[in-house]
Amino acid sequence: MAEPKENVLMEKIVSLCKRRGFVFQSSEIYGGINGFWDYGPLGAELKRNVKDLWWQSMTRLREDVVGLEATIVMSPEIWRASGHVDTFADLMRECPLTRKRVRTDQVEARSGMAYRFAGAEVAGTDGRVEKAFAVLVDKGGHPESARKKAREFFLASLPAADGDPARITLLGEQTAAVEDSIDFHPDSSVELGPSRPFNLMLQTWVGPIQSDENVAYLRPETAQAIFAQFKNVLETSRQKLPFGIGQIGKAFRNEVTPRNFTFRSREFEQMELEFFIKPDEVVEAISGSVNTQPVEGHPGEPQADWGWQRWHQYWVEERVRFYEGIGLSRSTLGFHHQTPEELAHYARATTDILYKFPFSKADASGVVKGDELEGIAARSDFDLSQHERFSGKPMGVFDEELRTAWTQLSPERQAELSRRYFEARLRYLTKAGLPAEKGDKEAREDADGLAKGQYIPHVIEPSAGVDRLILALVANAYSEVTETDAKGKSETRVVMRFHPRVAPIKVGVFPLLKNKPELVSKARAIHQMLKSEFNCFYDESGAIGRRYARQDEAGTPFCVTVDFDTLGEKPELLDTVTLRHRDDSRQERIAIRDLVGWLRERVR
RNA sequence: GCGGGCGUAGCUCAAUGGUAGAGCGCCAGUCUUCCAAACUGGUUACGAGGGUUCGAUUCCCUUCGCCCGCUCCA
Repeated sequence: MAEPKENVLMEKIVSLCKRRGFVFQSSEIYGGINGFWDYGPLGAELKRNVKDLWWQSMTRLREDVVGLEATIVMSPEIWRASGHVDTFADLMRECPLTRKRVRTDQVEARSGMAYRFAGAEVAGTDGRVEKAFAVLVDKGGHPESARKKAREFFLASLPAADGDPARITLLGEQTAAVEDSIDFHPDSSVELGPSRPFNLMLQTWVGPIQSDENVAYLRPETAQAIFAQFKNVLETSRQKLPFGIGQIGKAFRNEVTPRNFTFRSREFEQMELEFFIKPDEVVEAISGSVNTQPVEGHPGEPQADWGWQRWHQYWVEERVRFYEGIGLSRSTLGFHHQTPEELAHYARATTDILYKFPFSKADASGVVKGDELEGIAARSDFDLSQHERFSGKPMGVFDEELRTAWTQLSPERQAELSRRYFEARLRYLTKAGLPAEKGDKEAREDADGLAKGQYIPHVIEPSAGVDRLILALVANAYSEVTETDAKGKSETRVVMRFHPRVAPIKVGVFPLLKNKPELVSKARAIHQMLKSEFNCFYDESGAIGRRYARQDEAGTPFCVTVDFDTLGEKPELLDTVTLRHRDDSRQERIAIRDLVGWLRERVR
């Protein structure tokens, strides 16, 4: 089994993170707090580099994406519109048998005969369990159906039964008539467990009074703020569809089980893009057709005739390029295309980009796919539509191109596109729970809007976890080198092979010897010169080899050493330094005046 | 949330119902002309709380944290 080994690797990584100051446990001196982690000096640099690179490549280098920085606490209405409140902030009760949950206030009252059991045993063995379990049997129902469920329930806690319900003897059976009880699961009829709040959102109160009216939530994702501010950004940024809004920020989830170091934390950071596109009907009206030709890999520069599928693929490939650009090669990544059952009801497609972490498990066929770094979801117009309904504010856009194009279409084409748009809107409105008549009317209005150049944008959402990415980069960089020295003493040391772009320290600067003032002052001058542009580390303590080794462990890709040749011992080498490479210990000679340019090329 | 394992220095690991030790690291110094050299000195720990006891790091209870499995995962 490879599992223990992988565990050891993970433990080494956690240990290194602490030892070198990448990641500390939050509140460690008070015993820590589950699911929260701090970044130490090296981790903070690493994380900053990653976020800056994302921001750079997603917003500044593009003309079609702008940024946003919204608050963590927002109107609770946002979370009602997004569905987070309904799904996660209610009192829920769980069926102990099927583990299915129902909202406490939504259990239908039922009547019938309750069959109660005090426990069960496996005759002839010491297998015995005492646990209350009850099932409701409707009038006319067979008692044996209750006993069957009870055996099934106790089976899990009775290994002695060897998986065979027939070997289980039920204990302490009692029956009682029940009237209008809300204690039984509507599907399984099993008596529900205690009512508990299942809050995946962290809560707080806004204002000094801790009342229900003042409850607010720490955002469980950064995305909703983008939707909520969509119109403001549209109106102020001089962008036109298709365009995107990017945001980096903290999010909070009260995870049931934080696990795997920083992978699943309760406070974490996201890098999210909401890229708004025209609905396929609009693309077709403007371009004449929607390009749905499947292509391998990156589909190239965006085109006017791209529908949501192309855009989705485009963003998946853009994101893979990003990961490749910071040292995560395609072979370290995995992909998961969510199945129709996994997809949220409003999503059309979601592709997860995975990284093969040391703790990643093999699936049933023995393949390690990895764990999620990022999900790229095609979310239709669900989010903007929700906010339009909940806020009462229009979320649609006006598209000059569409209005002009529409007049050029034949009446048949107009009718066809209008009908398809109507049907899509109606599907959404029906799912949203609008009465048939009202839904039909609104969908009709939406479809009529096309002729006026109006519609609600669809969205592609690449949503990445910063902390997960940091962990992936750390795991990916981790390597051990075992060397045997001249005396035959072998030693294993750690080399963090970060891509220079993300490395916390870009360059170490050393005088060869510290008791030679000329070397020291020259090295300090070089450090001074470099530090305004690169994160540098000056070190003069101990032997030179030790300093190299320390930088290897911090993942510093390059080190510069000032020696006697720098000072002109060999005249032709005056003002040159040794440049040492982390990954292969290679050394080369480079002129001090070329240093900045040389580094810039490799570190940017 | 349930079950199992684990918590001694920054790290890896000892020992003990009665003063907690080593190696490595780290810091300072001497020395050192390129890969954790040597020497000298220094640094730091029984996760927390309670109980039993003359005395608890050791025994007991509780709690917190970490790891593993199950569960959960918008």
